[in-house]
This record gives sequence, structure tokens and C-alpha cells, in this order.
Amino acid sequence: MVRAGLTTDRLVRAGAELADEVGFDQVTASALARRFDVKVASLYSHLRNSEDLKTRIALLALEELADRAAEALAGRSGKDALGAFANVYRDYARAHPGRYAAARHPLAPETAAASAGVRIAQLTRAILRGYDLSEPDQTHAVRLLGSVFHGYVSLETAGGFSHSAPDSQESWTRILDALDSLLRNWPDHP
Amino acid sequence: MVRAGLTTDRLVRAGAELADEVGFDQVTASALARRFDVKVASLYSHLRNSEDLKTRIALLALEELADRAAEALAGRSGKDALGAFANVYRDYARAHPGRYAAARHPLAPETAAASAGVRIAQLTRAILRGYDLSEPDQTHAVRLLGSVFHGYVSLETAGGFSHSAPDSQESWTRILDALDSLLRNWPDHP
DNA sequence: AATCCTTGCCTAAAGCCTTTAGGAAGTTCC
DNA sequence: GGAACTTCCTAAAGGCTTTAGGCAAGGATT
Repeated sequence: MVRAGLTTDRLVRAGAELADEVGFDQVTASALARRFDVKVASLYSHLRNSEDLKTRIALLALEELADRAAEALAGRSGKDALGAFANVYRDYARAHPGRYAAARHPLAPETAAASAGVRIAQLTRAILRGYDLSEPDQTHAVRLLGSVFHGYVSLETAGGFSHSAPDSQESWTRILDALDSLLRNWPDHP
Repeated sequence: MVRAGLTTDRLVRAGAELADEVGFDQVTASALARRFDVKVASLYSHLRNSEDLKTRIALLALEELADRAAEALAGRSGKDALGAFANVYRDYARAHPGRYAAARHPLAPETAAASAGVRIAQLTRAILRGYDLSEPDQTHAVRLLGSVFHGYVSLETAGGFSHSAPDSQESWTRILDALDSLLRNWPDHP
């Protein structure tokens, strides 16, 4: 009997690849076992259950996203930082749609609190240091940026902008311009 | 044998309720059959398959959303219209999380083109009539609004804003202010 | 080298979901 | 009342998840 050399880590990595190939919600223990040419039951020594697998893929994706964002932000500020961060998001989602979907997988509160998601939130807030916003406007702006980035990427990968002019890249650029402008001229509370 | 009186319509409606109760991706033919106290196979005279059910629930949700948006927009313009439309979106998602998730279910291009989704897009564009934007900025703005609304609602229902101050309602209001301001001062192309 | 022990992967089995095929009991309408 | 249609049923095959229990590979110990 030749051992396949399964480990939780290898399974999660392969699961992430599988997600990018066939979609996050098509990631099943069965499909993963097939990929390792192993019986399904064998996976259950390394994974608690199917949900555990999905959660781990989600955590991996969040790590990758946070790493890329951190690298992109290094040495940048203002609009430069805004654009770099936004592009990391969008590029990641386009290159790794399954992982991106995984990153949106609902996590238990404690899991989320210990995930790279908080790093991403911190990085988003760091972008705003280049703009002159005081609390609590900074928080509102963080939420707005999160909404736009996630919303745009989500609609784009769902094919929302693909069959009409102008093309998506154009809108993306102009929307980043608009956000920069908005952050520089954040309206006072009436 | 007492007949249950199944019809495609009743099944879809019940499926939508089920979605709101247990989540859109927990909507299965089995669960639906149980709810009607009927054998699963019986549903297949009314639904092509499981995907068909989900698609129909998605179409129902889009209709409802479009109807509410149309009603909310009647007689309003400018920021008033913007806020009304945005609140329809958010309120619908909070009152009917399963249906809202359904509305985001990927549709085949022809199906999407024949859905109430296009009505929603038209209504979004109508909001912009109150602002002075020329093509193609109008399209960019439509995409921005779609992204913000969907993104915010999606992050909010995932619990993203629930465990930190200020509360979500506050951010929502201020974000709508900010969007109104942005649309009134849309930046020229550099 | 022989033994022991841990670990990795297997077989078996139960439970739930989807989907198709074919049959019997209501319903409609002449 | 009976023909024709519709609705719902039983039966069955196939896929995914999860648990329980078993054998053998590989490393550690003597």
C-alpha cells in the first residue's frame, strides 16, 4: 500500500485549487479524495468535516489576500495606495475566483476574529491615513471602501458588466478616481 | 389519496419562504417536499430539477425587488430617490435574506436578460437623472451604486458591521450622504 | 533483526439528496 | 359511465457525508 501523504495542509491547498477550477461550492470531500486517488473516508483523519475544509480554505484565501495587500501598500499613500489595494482585491478575485468566493464564506465570530480578515481591515484603515478624515468618518469610509471593492468584484465576476459598453476596466478606473475625490472631499455632517 | 395541489408557482413561493428561513443554499427539493407532505419525486412534474427551482426563486426575488424599487422611486428625485432606492435594497435583504441571496444567484445570460434585473438596472439609471452626469459617466455611476448597495448589504448581512461602533445604520446614512455628494461633484476625467 | 506502537488509509454501512421510470388514483369532460 | 389527462406514488440508481472498525507501513525501541 503506497501512502498518498495526506496532510491537512496539502488537502486545504488542493481544495483551494479545486475551488478555482470548479467553484467554491463544488468543493467536496469526494472530489478532493478523487484528486488524491484516495478513498473519501481517509480525509476524515485530517479534516473534521466538510465545513471544516471550507473554513480552512477561507482562512487560506484571507491570508493570501492580506499578504498581497500588505505588499502592495508598502511605500504607497493617498490615491496611489487606494488604487494599489483595490487592484489587489480585483486581481485576486479574477485570478482565483474560487478562493475569492471562499474568502466570503461566513466564519464563526471567534474564527473571523483570529483570521487575516482583521489584517485586511487594518490595511483598509491605513489607506485612509492619506486622507483627512476624523473618527467616526474614518469608519464609515472603511465600510464604504469594503462595500465598493467587494460589491464591484462580486458583480463583475458574476458577469454583470461584461456585455455592455464601456468595458469594466474603464469603469473601475473611473470609480477609483471618484472614490479618491470623495475621500478628499468627504461631506460634513449636515 | 388527497392531492396536495402542487403547482410550480406554489412550489416557488414556498421555496422562497424556505430560503428566508433556512438560507438559500439549504433550499432542496427534499425539504420542499417535506413541507408539502409529499414525496420528492412528485415535485419533478412541476420543476425540471433543483437548479430550475433556484432559478425560479431568483426570478421571483428580482421581481419583488424591482416592484418595491419602482414604487419607492415614484415621485422622488435626487437624493430623495437615491435614499429611497438604497433603503429598498437594504430593507429587502434584511427582511428576506434568503430571497436576497437568491437574487444574487447566477443566471444564464438569456434568463438574466429576460428577468426583472434589467428593470432594476433601469431604475438605478433613473436615479441619476437627478444628477448632472453625461454618458459614459452615468454608466460608471450606475456600476458604482450597484456595487455599494450590493456590497454593503452583503457585508452587513454577513455580520461584518455588527460588532463594532458606530452602528451600521449610522454608517449607512453617512454613506448615502457621501454618495449624494459624490454624484453632485463627479470628478472630470483628468 | 524482531517487536511494538502510532498513524495512514481502507472497507463497510447508514443517512440524506437528486433524478428518472413507470404505475395507480383523482379529475375533467363528453 | 367511461376516456383521457393530471397528480402523486413506489422503486431504484447514483452521489455526497460521516462514523466505526481493521490492517498494514514506518519509525522507534530493545
